[in-house]
Amino acid sequence: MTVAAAPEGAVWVVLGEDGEGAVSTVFLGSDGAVLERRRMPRADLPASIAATVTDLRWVWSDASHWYVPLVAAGVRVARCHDLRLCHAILRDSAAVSDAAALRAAGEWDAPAAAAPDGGAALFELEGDTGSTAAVPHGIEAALVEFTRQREASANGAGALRLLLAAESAGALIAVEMNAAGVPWDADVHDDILRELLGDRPAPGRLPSRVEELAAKVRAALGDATASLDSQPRLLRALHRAGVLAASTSKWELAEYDHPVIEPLLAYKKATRLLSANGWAWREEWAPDGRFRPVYVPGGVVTGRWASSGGGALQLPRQLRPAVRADPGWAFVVADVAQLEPRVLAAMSRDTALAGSARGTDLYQGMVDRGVMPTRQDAKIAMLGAMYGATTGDSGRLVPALRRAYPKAMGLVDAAARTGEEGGVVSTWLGRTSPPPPPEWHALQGRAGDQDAADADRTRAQRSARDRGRFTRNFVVQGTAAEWALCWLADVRTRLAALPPVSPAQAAPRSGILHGRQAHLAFFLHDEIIVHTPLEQADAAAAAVRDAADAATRLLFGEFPLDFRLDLHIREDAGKA
DNA sequence: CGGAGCGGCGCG
DNA sequence: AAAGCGCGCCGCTCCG
Repeated sequence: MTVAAAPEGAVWVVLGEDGEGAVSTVFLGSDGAVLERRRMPRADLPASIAATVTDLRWVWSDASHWYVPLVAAGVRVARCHDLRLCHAILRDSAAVSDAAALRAAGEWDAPAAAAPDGGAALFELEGDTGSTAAVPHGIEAALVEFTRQREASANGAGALRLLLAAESAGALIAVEMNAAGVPWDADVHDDILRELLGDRPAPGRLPSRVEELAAKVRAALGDATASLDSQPRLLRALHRAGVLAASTSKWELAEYDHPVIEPLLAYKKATRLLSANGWAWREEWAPDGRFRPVYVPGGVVTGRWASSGGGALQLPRQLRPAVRADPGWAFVVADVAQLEPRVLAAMSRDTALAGSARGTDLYQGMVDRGVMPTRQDAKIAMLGAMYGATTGDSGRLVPALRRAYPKAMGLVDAAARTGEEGGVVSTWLGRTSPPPPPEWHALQGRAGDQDAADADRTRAQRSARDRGRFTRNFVVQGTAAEWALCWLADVRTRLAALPPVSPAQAAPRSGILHGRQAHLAFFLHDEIIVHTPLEQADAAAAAVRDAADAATRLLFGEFPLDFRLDLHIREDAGKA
């Protein structure tokens, strides 16, 4: 197939379905004017995209719909504008002066599409097999929505456009990481399971060590038939044995001194591992030496990613050693030290807090400056300040923080006040919290009546405080997510610029797109894992560090603060 | 029988 | 010691 170059001056190229088995690409200039329109059979799309100039930004309805089959076909795009994700941001953003047209376009409010099924079905079959996304995929709908979004974001701050770009880059990365997968060593996983659970049992049976623990628990309870998996029945059995706990949670049970406690806690830990990340989990989620979680960019209100299936965001640290690089490959494992407090320092321009953080562990910096007696106190206090703690150790420590860092604390306190009053708050780049539902306002209204019942007043107050803690945390968690997205996007770009290694050094299970090059393999809020050929490990590590600095400058300019990374080049992802 | 609700626990 | 934010998933119980 011959492919014409992109037209002169093209900046955007909108992609959409255009009739039976066909797609169209519409090239737009920077002013949004249509420069050229091309229609082609759907099957020609991967080759066409692979041949098109790389600095264009692809505009499409939904990355799960368009990009999954492209990646499966070995095609990467450098940049995109994901209409579904950007719609969700623009619709609610306080930085958009008139979102009426966007709010009226409810067909773009669909949630994330179904899990990518990994197949290339889109280009082989008619119809939309794997996806339940309700957003429109047609070319005309895309053009109309893109125009709406350009108009909505045209007059706003550059920050908002940066957010749209970062969110869209995340959509690409989520698809690519699912395709590449996390290298997963079944033998190491088995060793861990056998150590903690015993040998793998026959179907329907419990592993030997779990059976032994259950027997010990029943013996200690003096009840040979006690049910251990039903909270109400277990609680009654505990009461009969003299353990008068109010719940069966482990931190409450740990309070009691009774022979049943130790085996019971071990039993709970073992059955948790078995059901969450046991042999059945591996057969479903890492059957071929790769763990392929489904990431859901923008899946959390704050802008954090969520995940769907496989529990990607809950992988227990216990199992980290099973994350093992391929032979001849290594990991760059990096996490940001105290991401959220640093973000708070930067966005509040609190030079005192930034000073405590610069060049050091932030919590230790607080101790060194006499703000907190111990590192642990500093951590508890800072988390309490960002989460809205009012009681306990954390609540007691917060006032000292207010004295030492009035600007930083002023920012989160103001966000909390806004939330308590029913208002919305925004992140640094302009993602805005969802407003409280109508019932919330109704409750507050009732409580304000002259003859309101005490119970209503109490409920309304509690509900207002809940709202305040949510908005307090939203600004920090959401801005941290923005920093992380910018970091991630820049890491991706830098890694893509590394030369491919020889076919003999390839990691075939990482896919055609990633198997010969350092690539992102995992992302979890403030941590990334890059899977890299050994010979590129130093370059990949430099990319990760440089991208962190670039993200900091991109968001916060020359504000004097560094975002420190704990970074290691290793063969597994276990604790350093 | 399936789905909602919930306790519990894993992650940041 | 287990409150104060955001999640997903498991097993059990309850309900229609």
